Amino acid sequence: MSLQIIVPESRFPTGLPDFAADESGPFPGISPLQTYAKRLATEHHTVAAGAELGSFLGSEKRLFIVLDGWLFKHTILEDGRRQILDFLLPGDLITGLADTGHGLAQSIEAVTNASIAVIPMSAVSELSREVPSLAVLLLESAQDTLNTAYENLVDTGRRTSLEAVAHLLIRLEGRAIASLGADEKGAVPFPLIQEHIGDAIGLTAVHVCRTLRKLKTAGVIEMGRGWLRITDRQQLSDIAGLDDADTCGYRTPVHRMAS
Amino acid sequence: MSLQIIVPESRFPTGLPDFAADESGPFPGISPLQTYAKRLATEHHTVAAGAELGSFLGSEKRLFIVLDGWLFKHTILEDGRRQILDFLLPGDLITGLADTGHGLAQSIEAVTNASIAVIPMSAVSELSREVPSLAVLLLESAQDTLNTAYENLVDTGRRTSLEAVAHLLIRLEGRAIASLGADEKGAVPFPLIQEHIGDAIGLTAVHVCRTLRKLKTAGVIEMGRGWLRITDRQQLSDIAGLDDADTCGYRTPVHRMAS
DNA sequence: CGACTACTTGATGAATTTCAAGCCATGTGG
DNA sequence: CCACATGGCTTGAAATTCATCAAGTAGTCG
Repeated sequence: MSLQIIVPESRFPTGLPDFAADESGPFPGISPLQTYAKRLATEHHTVAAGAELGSFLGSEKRLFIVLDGWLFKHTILEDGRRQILDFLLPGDLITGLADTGHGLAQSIEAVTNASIAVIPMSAVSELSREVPSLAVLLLESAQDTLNTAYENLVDTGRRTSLEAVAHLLIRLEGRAIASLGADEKGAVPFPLIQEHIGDAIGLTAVHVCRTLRKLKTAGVIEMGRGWLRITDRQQLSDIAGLDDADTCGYRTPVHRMAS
Repeated sequence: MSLQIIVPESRFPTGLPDFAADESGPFPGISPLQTYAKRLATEHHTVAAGAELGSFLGSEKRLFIVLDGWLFKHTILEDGRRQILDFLLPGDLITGLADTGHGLAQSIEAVTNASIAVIPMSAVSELSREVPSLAVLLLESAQDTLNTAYENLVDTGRRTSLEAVAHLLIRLEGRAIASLGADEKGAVPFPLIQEHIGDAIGLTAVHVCRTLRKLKTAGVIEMGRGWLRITDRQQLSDIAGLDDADTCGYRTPVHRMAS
């Protein structure tokens, strides 16, 4: 996860069922970066679904913000095995990908058509004089990203496939709600396919299929092309092994906490 | 991983079980934080092997530096399953553990007897006026920590047990050399037991045992109580699936890159 | 319509866990 | 110094989870 900087009045990413969060969603907390994003951005890029964000990520002196669409950070091994490291939703920041000196250790691919804004680091440090809390926001964003990675690690290493899938769905749904909102029936946009889920928690698409089936036939979730609805949140939490107290999956975005 | 703040001149640490950084080692690359560490530190703590660093981690306004000993960050599920998220060696920073509001989501335990220095965040931000690059160093430290988490995730999710163990050993050995040095025979301090390795990459101790045995009988590594020696680095890299170019496991510490 | 992609399901096999027992080094108290 | 307890390592056998292979379905798009 990354800092929820922007909460765009974005409609559902291209191509997928309507789903609009079109009503200019009421977004309570606007972060500094959001406020200045348009002013700071030097470039905007659009990326087609399935395309890689290669070339212009290289330079380390930039900061990227997802404006629209879903993407994911991943590593691919030589024989094609893929590990998804994080998903990126509108409002998320993309920072410092590791550069091993001979190419990036990780890369980013778009799930749906997506658009991202590029902010030069110079503009950020300039702005941070004006808005001192900016550095703190960036650090907290990095912290959120790290915590998400840790959650993924626990899912992948020490949870059963059922627990892991349930936990991942809870977390992604929370982020989708926060970023894009839900429709009147409680469904959220969810453009991931089973292979994405598997690659995020170390399972094959086939096994994800069987696991999702259990959740569906248990009446815990409903999924369709491009959307997800959690019909029995309590049971899903139980399956995921979360404490009751643990709303989890969705920490209040930084910009809301601050205000 | 965390920022390698200290890069002690390598001597093999004192009698393995009890690692003491006794001689005021000459440290080739001195980072700002290291330079000021003693001045800034308000408290020092010692932790017995096996003990948790619970109580004084809670407050978020502190920064911790490992002075001596090995520790690890981990999450424990209700039924006792444990996932190790990162190992901490001398010189590593401990920053921002996630606080879910009802206790920490992660905690830290000492593998060996250990000592850590506590630096109040106020001192850090004060110092960062004096040493402007400090904030950058902290961010880069956070980046290293994230990259380590990602490596662990790939190992756990998408590598076979043999690949994962090999890769983890390469990375840990690199950090051990950087932090503690190797002895004349090329052995590095390695206090982890098989259960630690398993909990880091999602295997049982039994399976780690079998996997290590393959590496040992292949003549690739040697291990004893408290030490590790990589006898065939090339083959180990091959097994781990690393590119030749990829020295991996040990990125040049931040403070050396800068200068 | 045909090609394509994602999903689905069954059958089989491999990787890993679990359970169980024994081993070996270390440390401790009598 | 021995007897004994302990913790970590080792090994085997059985059970389980998950991957792989294969085939078929359904929806989408040109």
